[in-house]
Amino acid sequence: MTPNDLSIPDSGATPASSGPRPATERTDIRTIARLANVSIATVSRVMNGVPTVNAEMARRVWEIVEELDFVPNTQARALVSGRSRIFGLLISEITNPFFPELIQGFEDVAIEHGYEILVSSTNYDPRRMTHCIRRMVERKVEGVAVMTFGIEEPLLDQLANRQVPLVFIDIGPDRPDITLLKVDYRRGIHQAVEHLVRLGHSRIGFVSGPRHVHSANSRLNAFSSAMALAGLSTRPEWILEGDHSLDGGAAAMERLLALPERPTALLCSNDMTAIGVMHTAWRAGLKVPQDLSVIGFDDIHLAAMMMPPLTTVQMSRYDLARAAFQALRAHAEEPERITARQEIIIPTELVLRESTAPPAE
Amino acid sequence: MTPNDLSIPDSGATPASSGPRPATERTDIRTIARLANVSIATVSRVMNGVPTVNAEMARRVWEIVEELDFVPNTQARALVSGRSRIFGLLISEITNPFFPELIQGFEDVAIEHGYEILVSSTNYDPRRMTHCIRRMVERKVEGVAVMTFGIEEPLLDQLANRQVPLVFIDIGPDRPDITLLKVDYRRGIHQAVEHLVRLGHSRIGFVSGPRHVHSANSRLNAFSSAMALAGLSTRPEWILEGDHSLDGGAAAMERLLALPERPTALLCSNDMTAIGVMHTAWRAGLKVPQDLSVIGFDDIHLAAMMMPPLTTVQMSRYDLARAAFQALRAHAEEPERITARQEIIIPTELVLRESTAPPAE
DNA sequence: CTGAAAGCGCTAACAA
DNA sequence: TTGTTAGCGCTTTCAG
Repeated sequence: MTPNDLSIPDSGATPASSGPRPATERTDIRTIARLANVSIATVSRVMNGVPTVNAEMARRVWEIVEELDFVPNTQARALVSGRSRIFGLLISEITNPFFPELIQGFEDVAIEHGYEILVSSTNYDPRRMTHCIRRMVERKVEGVAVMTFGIEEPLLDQLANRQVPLVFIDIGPDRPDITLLKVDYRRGIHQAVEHLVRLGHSRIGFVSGPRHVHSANSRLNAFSSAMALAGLSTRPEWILEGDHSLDGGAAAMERLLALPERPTALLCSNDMTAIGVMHTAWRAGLKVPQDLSVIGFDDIHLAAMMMPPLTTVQMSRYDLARAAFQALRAHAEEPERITARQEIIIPTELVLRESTAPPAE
Repeated sequence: MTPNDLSIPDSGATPASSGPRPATERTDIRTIARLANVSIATVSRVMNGVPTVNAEMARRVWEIVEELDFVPNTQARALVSGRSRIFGLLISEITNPFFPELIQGFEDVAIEHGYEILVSSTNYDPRRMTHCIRRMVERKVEGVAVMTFGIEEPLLDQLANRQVPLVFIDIGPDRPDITLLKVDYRRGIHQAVEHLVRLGHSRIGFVSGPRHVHSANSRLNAFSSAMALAGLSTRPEWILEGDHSLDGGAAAMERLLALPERPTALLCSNDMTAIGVMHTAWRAGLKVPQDLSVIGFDDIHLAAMMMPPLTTVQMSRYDLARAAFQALRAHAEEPERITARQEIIIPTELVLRESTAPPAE
């Protein structure tokens, strides 16, 4: 019974053990407890860094843990504690480079704080969305960042009804347990239009994202208002619907080429669209920026590597991810402090590169 | 006690229920059982589709489940069944477009078969790798697809020691519970070199991936052998080390520009590298393909949208993902059938676009 | 075919 | 400060 009685630690209780060291067998907290001669509660305390544990005991526990390379079972932990330490991240489609950069940021902060993330892409498919939400509920996520550009409202009720804290981008329901990340589209897009105007452009077009998607409309609205502010009129046939993808941008440019009169400059709802546009322009023998100025949105890493490098409106994925995570964490860890819907402004800023120039004539 | 005695289902046992319908309260399998007048075992059976359940009972259970919008707790399920139904997917970095396309494929198949996936990017950082592996072990993944280009062997032992089935790309240890996805680099790269030779090139360079990375070397080796086969010699100074990123490609081209003599064509270890190369070439006023032919590897979606569209060696992410998943599933679901290490060949194929042309002079 | 009961591995009271 | 004990929500024997 003395603590130094290490010679025969497994006397009595051990059921006819066959080999010398169980090693890769089922190693649980109980095994550790037995080998370290402490109770399972102590093992649990040690592993969770509870400070009130005798140092010598802790040392002994850690020793065994290392030796057996013991890793606690997260599922059991989550089950009993009621805390999964998982946040969901709902995105539109992982193949749009904007999202990986966002995921990366979100994951970095999450790891830093000991959280896990569960990423789900909706692919704009309602069935898939349902599935995503369900997975999140099943795994008992403690919060979800809805970074998708557009989602069916009723689905989110599934989460909201279960008291899951939510973070939205741009717009979202007015409830106390949600946080809104308001991207200041206006600022960046105003700068973009202004830059174009200063270069001498007045015939400016816009390639939007999918129309039924909120965030796409926010960008389009910001464009319209910027144009109005500059005293310029927008031509309906120069407002094209894209879908935030390369192909969408390419297709939009195709339609533009078919028009009798074309704009001299084009703002795009995101960088992928802009790249698609530039590609089709190149195909048609149009030089960017001499024959057509192009401005993107997002400033994905690739933008700077285009030929020519793309002038674009920067929106920091890192800031966005960080803000989303912090908001969720606040909700998960001190819900009592949050009583009303929060809003966080995410700035945007034009970054000048080489895809813009004065108009031709 | 009769089954039709539905009038007073909660007589006796119910502890002074306060409201009319609990709804968003803690809804578990027990609640459903009580409301449907069956045992929890039956609820479990119904939800798991066990066929030997009385149809009427099943109907009643489903009704309540729908009404309360009940979702079972995955953690509890996994804990007791010992099966997490999660596969890990270990990748290098999510910001390289190759990986999102791979993730997408893997996720699609996984969803189709009712599996969950846990994606982790190592970012080439050893500490991060350790963390990734640990997360996988903690969550009790049933298999891991190691799609990263290079990883510390000892880390994988962590998984292997715990009997976690593994799928590797290119090379991996010779154990019965692993599957190797052998990419046939030779074929595609031979085709690429041959294509270049036919165009009249003999001065061909190569931009590799990070040297310490296996898969990068496989590609380089395939290049060397293809050159030898074509009767061409490789010049050491034309073999440049990149890092599979845009910046790595750009930097490599920078170094090439500083050389007194330059190759007339360049093969790149992946498409991102090729884009970086094209960018720097463009910067330097070199025209692709007139002044320099460039060939990539992977055939990411973006490749076709470059200016000019990139000739590249296609390797199907979809096939790769699908093969990886199927291999893992086979190991997880019928381990007895697999007795030896498996190998699966993934084909590659040159796809001709517009970044190659006969050499200038 | 159905239900009762025994845990899965862990944490969190509560006692000692 | 440490150990004992009661579950977390579910699956799965094992009787009936």
